[in-house]
Amino acid sequence: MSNNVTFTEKLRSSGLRPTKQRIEICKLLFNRANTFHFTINDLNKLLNKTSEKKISLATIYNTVHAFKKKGYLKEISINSERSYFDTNVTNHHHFFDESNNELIDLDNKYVEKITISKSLPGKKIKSVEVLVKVANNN
Amino acid sequence: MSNNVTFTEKLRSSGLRPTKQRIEICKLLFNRANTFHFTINDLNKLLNKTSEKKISLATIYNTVHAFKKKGYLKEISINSERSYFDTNVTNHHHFFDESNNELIDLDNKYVEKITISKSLPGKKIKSVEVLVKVANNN
DNA sequence: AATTTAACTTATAATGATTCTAAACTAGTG
DNA sequence: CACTAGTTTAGAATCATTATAAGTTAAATT
Repeated sequence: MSNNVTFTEKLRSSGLRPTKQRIEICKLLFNRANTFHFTINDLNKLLNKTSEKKISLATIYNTVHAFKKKGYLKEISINSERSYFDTNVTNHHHFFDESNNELIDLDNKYVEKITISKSLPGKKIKSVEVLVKVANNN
Repeated sequence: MSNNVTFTEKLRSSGLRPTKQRIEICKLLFNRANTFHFTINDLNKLLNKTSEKKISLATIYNTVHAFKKKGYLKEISINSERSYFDTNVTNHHHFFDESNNELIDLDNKYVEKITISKSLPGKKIKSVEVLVKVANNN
C-alpha cells in the first residue's frame, strides 16, 4: 500500500468500500518507511492532528478491526492496560520497552531457530513468538 | 505455601495481614499439585463455589494485585479480552490453546536456549519468553 | 444521470472489566 | 479492653470497547 489510488484499489479488492475515512487511516498507517505500532488511542490522536474532519472513535475501532480481519494489521497483547496493533503482519518477535511502553519489532533474522521439545497431543502449532522485555540500563 | 498455618506466616512475613479472605484465596491458589492459571472471573466463580461467605469482587482484585506485587503471582497477557494470572512466577514459556482459551506452562527445559543477536542501546533485558499458540488439529 | 440499496459513519447509549470511595470491620498492639 | 492502622465491602465512578439506530454515501441498477 503506498498511494491513494493503490489504497482505493486495495480496499475495493478486499471487499471494503474505499471511504475517505478508511483512505485517511490507510495513509496514516501504511505510508511509512518502517512498520508501525500503535494503540487505538495513538491512532485517534494522530488522526485528530492530521485530518481535516474528525473521524469518529467508532469508525476508528471499526476500521482497525476490519483491517485486522483482512490481514492488514496484527494485534499484539503485551500487557492488560493496552492492546497494540502492528502493521507488520508476518510472524515475528518483539522487544517491549517497559521504560516507555514502546513496542519494537525484532526481526526473525536476529533470533536463532527456536526448538521446542514438547508437543500437545491433538494440537498443532499456529505461531511461535518471542517477547523480550527490556528497560533502561540505569 | 501449603497449609493454613504456613499461609498465615507467609502472609504476615511479607507484610500482609492474614485475613480469612486472603487465607481462603491462598488455599484455592496454592494448595495444588501443579501451577494454576486463572482469570479474575475464574477465581471469583471458584470462590463462590468453595467458600462459605462470599468474598467481594473488590477484595479479589485487591488480593490478586497484592499477591502479584509480593511476587506470589505473575500476570500474563495473551489477548486483549482477558488477563491471566499464573502461580508459576519463574521466567518461563507458555502454550496458549486458541481452541479453548487455555494457557499451559511450557517449562524452560523444553525450549532450547534462545539466542538473540540484536540489542537495544542503553537497555537491558529483563525477560525472554516464548508464546506458542496452538489449536485443535482438525 | 437519477434511483435505489446495502454498506458505512456517526453520536450516543450500553456494556463489562477494573478502580475508587468512604463507611464498617478486624488484626495486632499497648 | 481500647486503640489504630490495615482490610473488606457495596456501590459509584471510570475507562475502553461494543452496540444501536439514524443519517450518509458508494456503487449497482435503471
